[in-house]
Amino acid sequence: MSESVDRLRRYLEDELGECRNDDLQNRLQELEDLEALLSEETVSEDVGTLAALGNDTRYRLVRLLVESGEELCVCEITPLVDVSDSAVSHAFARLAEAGLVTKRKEGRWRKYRATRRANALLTVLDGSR
Amino acid sequence: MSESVDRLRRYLEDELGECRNDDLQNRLQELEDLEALLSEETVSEDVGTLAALGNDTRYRLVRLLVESGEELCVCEITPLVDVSDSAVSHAFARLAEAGLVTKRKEGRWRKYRATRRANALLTVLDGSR
DNA sequence: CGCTTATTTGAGTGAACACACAAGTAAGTG
DNA sequence: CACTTACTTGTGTGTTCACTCAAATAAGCG
Repeated sequence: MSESVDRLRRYLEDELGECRNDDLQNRLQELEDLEALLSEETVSEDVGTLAALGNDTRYRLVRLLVESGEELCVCEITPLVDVSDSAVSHAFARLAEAGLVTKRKEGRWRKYRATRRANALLTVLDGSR
Repeated sequence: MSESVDRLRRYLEDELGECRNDDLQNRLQELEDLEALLSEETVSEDVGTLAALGNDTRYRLVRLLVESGEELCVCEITPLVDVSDSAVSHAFARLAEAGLVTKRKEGRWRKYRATRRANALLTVLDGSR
């Protein structure tokens, strides 16, 4: 730790031409404030969401739901991705857990729909490419 | 494959009360069109981006850069995450590869900055929580 | 009820990951 | 030009994944 503070001091000396102890303390405080913005809960929720979408199969499922703009039956989606029924089911379970899709039972059929969050994410991916 | 078409036919019979062959062909075409929107390249680029951000360490690095709004030196960021220098370096390499950060050398220091895409993604995560 | 079908759940397994440690590179310094 | 410093790169390794197959659940039907 104090080793990394040494490195930071040398960096500030480079940047400022000199480096009083005040400068170092200031920068340390600024960086600490920055870190404080990262709440443990936010991080794990966001990372969970991103990791859920960051897989070929799951991304495709969500993309299909978003493009269709409606609820789709598992039986309609499965033929569009190249994995087993079981894999599709596992994938949807994880997506639901991450809040990217919602599930509804209708008789013997199960239907999934993309959430607002899923729509927002794909939209921003499209828009920043 | 024809097995899943059978399932789809039964589904449509449920939905429509009946199901002529035309209905089935129509729906099959609609679903095929939906699938066609998924270009192989788009999928792998987006999935790469999402998977890169979907890791605790890498997410934190990007979040710090985005919050700071400026270029930061590796030496400033490393003390804020709880892994080795080496891990930070590996993480930045992957983020750069995914187009989420850019790198600049300045003498013996290396500085990273979040890209527009990184900013957009974190913004939408914040806004859809 | 017993049978079929739609989907889920529970292993098991090969592959991909994330990180630490050690060695390498490149810039700056005396 | 040796020496330090600021990273980066290569490699080994325990861990997490993603998927498949098999078994379980659950709804609809005769």
